Amino acid sequence: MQSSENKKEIQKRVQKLRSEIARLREAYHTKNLPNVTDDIYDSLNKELKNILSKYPEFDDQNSFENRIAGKPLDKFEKVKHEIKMFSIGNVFSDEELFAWEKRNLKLLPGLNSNLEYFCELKFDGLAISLIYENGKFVRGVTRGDGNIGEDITQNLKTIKSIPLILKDPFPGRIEVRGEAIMKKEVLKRLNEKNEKEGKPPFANSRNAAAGSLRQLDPNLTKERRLDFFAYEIAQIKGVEWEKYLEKHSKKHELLQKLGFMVDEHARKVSSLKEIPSFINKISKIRDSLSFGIDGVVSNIDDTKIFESLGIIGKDPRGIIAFKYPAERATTIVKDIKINVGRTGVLTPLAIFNPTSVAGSTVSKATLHNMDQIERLDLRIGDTIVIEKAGDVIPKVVEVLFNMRTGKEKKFKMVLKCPACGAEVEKRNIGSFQSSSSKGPRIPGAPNPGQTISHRTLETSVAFYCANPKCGAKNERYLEHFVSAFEIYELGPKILRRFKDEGLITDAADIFTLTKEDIAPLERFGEKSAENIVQEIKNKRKISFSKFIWALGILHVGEETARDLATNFGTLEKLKKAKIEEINEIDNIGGAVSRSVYSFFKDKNNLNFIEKLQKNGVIIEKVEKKKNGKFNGLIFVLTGTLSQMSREIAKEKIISLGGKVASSVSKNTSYVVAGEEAGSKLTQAKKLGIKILNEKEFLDMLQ
DNA sequence: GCACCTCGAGTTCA
DNA sequence: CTCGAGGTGC
Repeated sequence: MQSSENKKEIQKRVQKLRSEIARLREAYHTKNLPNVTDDIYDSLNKELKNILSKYPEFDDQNSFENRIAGKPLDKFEKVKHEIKMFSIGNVFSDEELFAWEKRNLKLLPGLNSNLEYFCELKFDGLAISLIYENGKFVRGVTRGDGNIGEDITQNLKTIKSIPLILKDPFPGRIEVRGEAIMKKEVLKRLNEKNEKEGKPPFANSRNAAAGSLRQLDPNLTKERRLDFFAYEIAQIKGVEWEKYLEKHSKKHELLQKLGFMVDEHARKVSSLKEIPSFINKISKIRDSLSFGIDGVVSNIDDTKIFESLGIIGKDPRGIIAFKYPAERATTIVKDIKINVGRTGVLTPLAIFNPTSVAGSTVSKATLHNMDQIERLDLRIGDTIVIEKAGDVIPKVVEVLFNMRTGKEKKFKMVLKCPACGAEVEKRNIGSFQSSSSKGPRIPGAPNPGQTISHRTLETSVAFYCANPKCGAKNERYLEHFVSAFEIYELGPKILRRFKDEGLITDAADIFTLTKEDIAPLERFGEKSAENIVQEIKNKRKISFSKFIWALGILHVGEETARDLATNFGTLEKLKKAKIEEINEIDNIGGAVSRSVYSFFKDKNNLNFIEKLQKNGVIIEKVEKKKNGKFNGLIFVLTGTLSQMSREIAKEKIISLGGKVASSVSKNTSYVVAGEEAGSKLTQAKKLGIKILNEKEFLDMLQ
């Protein structure tokens, strides 16, 4: 029996606990607290949890103690980012830093003042995206490959510096990005503990943070005591906060206001010239920081300018990381092996004694090609220096020649494909016999007067397996295909298994797999078979550009596939395209157009496409831009524009639904002529194509 | 013909 | 991430 008196007491205690926890949390946001405080914090939370388990009526879904939500998971859900998570380009010296700005200024001819930058530390951790709805933390996802990450919401809830409720819980939605890290002190304690338990230690904080967040049981993550620094707002909906979004520095201000921990060393500088001294200052205090960093990040502070510069590949032009040199180690090369790629490229791999570098144990590294091996003068048995590029991919830096014993063996490229035994060849570029081919080149004897770039026009550096039926090549193709279709359930191992079991002979067979095909296989059950079949069914629909990419046409990657899709619109038109029409597209030249053209001339390829469609693949129509006032129009740009770069003009035209071609033909709608326009202008006049000067063009954009 | 910028393709470990 | 190679502007 519970008296109402007693209940009141308990309610009071709950309130007291909550306010004390909130106070500690507040203090935590503003400064680093000693570990003792962590323990007090935890014991308060524990008491509160105990009371709430007995008296659920005092529970409050929004309260901060709800740090642990639920049971261990089976696996993490893959989630597509609403806004792609980009990476950041690197520089390693002041010269490169200045070159970076110079490149940007070239793209901003209209700019008439100095660029301001916001500089901050580059945390050594894991990039994370957090979504808040109506002030409440609803989802957290890892960066993954930038497009797709893993939902680790449960684990992120255990991080104290991630607010579950924002300090200003506005009615709307916000996506915050930042870095999950493990402080040095915490890492030290964790490693001491690991050592006692006979587990291998984490060699750096990034690995520790990554490993901790990948725990399926959130209680384990909680023990790891991670932290989170916020540094970016990817989107805000439902509240008028434009002024915070105008500058990167303002975003930081808002993040702090909302209760996030932000980098307190970060500061705005009035010009690029100030950045080197900032980097210097940080280098000096690097070791004394309570967390690991691997460099300094500089953003163009003005969001408009930042965005107008756009993105190259995966890196926005307006942001750059100054990185500290990577850790190095030495090891001995035991062997050189050969990998077979999707296109048949044979890639040599150095196999060496397992060596610990920058946090993980590495036992192999790609050597890219034979030329690289010769450049390094690498032999089997050599002692080499390795590092991890970007702290991830192992790289052979150099050979220590003074360690040679004379027993080292030179490596010779294999004569037969290690996977299928077919002849190995050094293929002509583009895989087509060109009439200008001048026969084999004699190694080590450069033709007089022949330049390096000329040489590469004749034969590629790589060696190839030319067998179209090579098993290894086909496996790599299947992997490429499912990744283009985003069928995540089918990894390399499963694909191989299906192939070995005779369930599939080509990629099109994937779409006719049934539950009954898969379930009887060892280590597959009803449930997993059903998941796979369902996933495949869900992914049958694909955008035209992804479809083109999935075909694996030589020289056609994601970007070129997109260009082809926007220019031709439908598969029928692409199939029928003349080689000249393909070649006309901006950024597509001879090698690519030949490759695309002959792909669609090949009966086998056409049959494969037909089989895909018969088996249920649906190609989505290329979306016509709603406000596409340039729909159906083809532009050709020539000369120099004063207000914007060509690249950016091109992006504008495409965003309005138009196309950009590289040369003038009768299909051209407009030629935009800037200063010093040349032959394209003459051609346009000859064909009677409408010519726009820069002003007329800018007016059309309005 | 050269210099530059992008893109494609292959890649490591936990 | 890295290197090679394609494409384009000067």
